[in-house]
Amino acid sequence: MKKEEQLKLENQICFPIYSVSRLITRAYKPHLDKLGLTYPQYLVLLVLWEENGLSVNKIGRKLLLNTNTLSPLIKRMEKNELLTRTRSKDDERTVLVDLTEKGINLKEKAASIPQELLNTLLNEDVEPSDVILLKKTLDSWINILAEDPESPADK
Amino acid sequence: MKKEEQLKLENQICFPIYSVSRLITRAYKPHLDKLGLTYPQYLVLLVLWEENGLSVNKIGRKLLLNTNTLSPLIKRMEKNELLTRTRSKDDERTVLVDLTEKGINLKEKAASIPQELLNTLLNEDVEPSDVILLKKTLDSWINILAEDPESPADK
DNA sequence: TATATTTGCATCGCACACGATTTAATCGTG
DNA sequence: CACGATTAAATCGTGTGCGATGCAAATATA
Repeated sequence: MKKEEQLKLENQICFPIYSVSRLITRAYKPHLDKLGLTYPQYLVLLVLWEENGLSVNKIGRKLLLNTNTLSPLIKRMEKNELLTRTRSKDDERTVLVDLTEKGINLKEKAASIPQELLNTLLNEDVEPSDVILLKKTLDSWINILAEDPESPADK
Repeated sequence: MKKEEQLKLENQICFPIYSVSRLITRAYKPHLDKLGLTYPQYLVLLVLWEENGLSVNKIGRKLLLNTNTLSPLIKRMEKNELLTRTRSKDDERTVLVDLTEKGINLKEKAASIPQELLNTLLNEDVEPSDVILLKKTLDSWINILAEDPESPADK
């Protein structure tokens, strides 16, 4: 590609990823609003619905988010009575996060949300195979980009 | 897919997009720090390097960002002397954004940044065809998700 | 066992995103 | 021309993201 072309917006790979990410959050919003959730809060619930009682650290490792993002976010969720925060008896540094009845019950109401987005796409002639391939590609990029920057021999 | 499976984090398409978007921003950061730019500011420059003197509105339409995000962002860039803001004489409501010498000159220094990310991926055996396909898919999703929600006959 | 290091979480400051609202300029219609 | 509707920016409030820093508990090491 010519040097002049490289900086055109339409030739950037970063921009469509950034935009689609925001557009998906936007598409989810009306559904999440009904449940009183934000998108990152919904992600925390996804994690806890799979395995309840995780530490802040473990939630962060699954979502690739640090505690400086998660701590206040989880506190807001506690205020909304979606979960409880308890210091672990084994290790006083660790905060264990447990869903409340209310948090558990949201699962049923949230179940249809991912399908809604998928339907929007499929209705516009997006091929299911495209979705699968996209996810596969992105997952491999996560593995590359989320690598612990300490581990490789960085000169 | 079984209902139980649908809400597993690993089966979400939204999560990898959200994560990769953040990881790319993170990967760009050290390069952009050298230029004193944030990632959204870099996007504004990409637009203006292609066509200088656009209105806030037009920049927003290209980046899919509203003025409530762009106005303060552009003001910060003005403070950093990357651009100037002038009310249009034709239409006093419109603010025209023009790059300064400093803003124009950053283009050369920024030219290598997208290639850096690409190289990181290619070094990890990502196929160039995957990148192209990914972009193509995401672009089509943008067209679907960014549609003006007023235009369709929404009952 | 005393001390240095590491770890888990929290706090602070800054910069987005974005819904909702405000203000001022322009446009459309009669 | 009058005046309501529309449009372009800006402002406000809330909620992320994240680098930097702080702090206390746990662990490693002398």
